[in-house]
Amino acid sequence: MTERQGPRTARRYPCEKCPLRPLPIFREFEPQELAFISTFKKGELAVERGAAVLVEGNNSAHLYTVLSGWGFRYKLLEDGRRQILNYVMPGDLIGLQGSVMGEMQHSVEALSELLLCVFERDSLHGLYRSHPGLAYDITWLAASEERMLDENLLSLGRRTALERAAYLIAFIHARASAVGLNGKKPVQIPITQQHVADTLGLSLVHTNKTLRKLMERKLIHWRDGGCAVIDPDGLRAIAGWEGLGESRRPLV
Amino acid sequence: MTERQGPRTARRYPCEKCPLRPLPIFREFEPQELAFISTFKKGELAVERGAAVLVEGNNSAHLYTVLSGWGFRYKLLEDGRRQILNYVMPGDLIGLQGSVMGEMQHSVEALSELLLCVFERDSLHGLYRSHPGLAYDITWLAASEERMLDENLLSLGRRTALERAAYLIAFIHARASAVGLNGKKPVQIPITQQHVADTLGLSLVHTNKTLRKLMERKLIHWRDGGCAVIDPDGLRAIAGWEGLGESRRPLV
DNA sequence: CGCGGTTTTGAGAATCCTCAAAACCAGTGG
DNA sequence: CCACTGGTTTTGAGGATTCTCAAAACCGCG
Repeated sequence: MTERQGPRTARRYPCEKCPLRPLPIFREFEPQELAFISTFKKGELAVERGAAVLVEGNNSAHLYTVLSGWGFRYKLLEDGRRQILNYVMPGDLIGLQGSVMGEMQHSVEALSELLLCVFERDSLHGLYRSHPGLAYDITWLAASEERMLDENLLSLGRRTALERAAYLIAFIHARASAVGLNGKKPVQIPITQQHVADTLGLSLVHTNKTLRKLMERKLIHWRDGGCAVIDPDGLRAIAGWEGLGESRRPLV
Repeated sequence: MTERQGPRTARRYPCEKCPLRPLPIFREFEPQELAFISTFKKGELAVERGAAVLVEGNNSAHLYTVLSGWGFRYKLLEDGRRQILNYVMPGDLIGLQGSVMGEMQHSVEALSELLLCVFERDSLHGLYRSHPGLAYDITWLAASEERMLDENLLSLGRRTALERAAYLIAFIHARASAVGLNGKKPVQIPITQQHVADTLGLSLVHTNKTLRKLMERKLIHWRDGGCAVIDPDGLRAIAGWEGLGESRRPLV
């Protein structure tokens, strides 16, 4: 039950040269906010694929913003049943729950090599005191996570297996596209069918049969140990999902 | 699709005489914070049982803290399938998502007569500027809602029907007890089995059969159009749930 | 007494699960 | 180059869970 504290890499990305911030999805920052964030950031952390970033039960001294890579948040039942709660990708703030409320009540694992900006939990109060705009941004991010969970809950509770799978993949695809994870090529989502099963609340076998239907309808591909989306509109239609709004979001 | 704007009742509970704040579950406030909250509060709103407090798709100008009564948050699919996301009870802040991010993406309905403190969305920025401690509290509340949703998601995805039902009732019971909704008597939860079904993601029929098992084991009663908890420990044991932590929480 | 909302029961059907094994595939070491 | 390994995907089959449809029972209220 010990939190991973991998190599704190050199600071390859000073905030002024943040590769994420120029993306159109992120709201613009005051120079002065940027300067503060730069002092708020304590370093960078690289986490390799499969490793734990945060562990349930721990009292992490840090919170992180994802610079690059993929991960997921999950919870376990005592007998090992796993539920994936959400996926994390560039721009996401992770560990806020633990920072604000104390002990972590979920874990986070890397799906690919993950590069993180490291912040200190104790600095959070200072941020709230000196930069109300950033404090508001953090609340925005928390509310945004809440929205995603609401939609996920709707999915698990009331959508059929096929709708659920379509929703999940369309959702991940939309989020990934919004932060430019595609480059030019179609987004390749680095997950196994076991991950999908643990997200949808289905068994691995039934998940496979469900994904197979999506493949037969030429909505997705499964290849190179991951999922490639062919027809996002088709997926959304099956799920009855509107898609993400196109509002801009903060980046802390 | 119009948001309910019922009678704005006289201010029966000035913040200085808030019936909630003295409860041990809530953290103490600086007198100066209390004074601010008192100006932040714009009035009170009474909503009768069954009425809508907030409606998905609306752009509400207000957010609320529950003074007394019960309600629930939910989302609908186009064809009418309903998923209840969480229940709201005294001390809960509702409408934050909409206030921070824009349009509401879920609805809130009253389960009993509901008395609300009314705040204005536009005042929120001012609060963040002048009272970082309160801003932090609001983030705390958002993180807390996120936690509850995480646990709910785990339940829907990975618990059996019986475990899910036990978890739900134990969870509601724990929250209600924490804010003194019991008085001396056992808590009476004012929900129908249809609400339970829409929370657990089950059909009404199967929900009935599942609840029946909990009744046979003498863990709960169903009476007077609601659920009475007999054996909270027994419910927690079935669900494999630790219970709420006993940390204090903010009240805005 | 009649009404609408809620709870209960029964029964057959659809969905989803578990168990089990095969196929596939990338990486590793001989 | 090939055999071996572990992880992942695929397929089949029987069984458990959960669903829908339908109707009855119950209950507070006008």
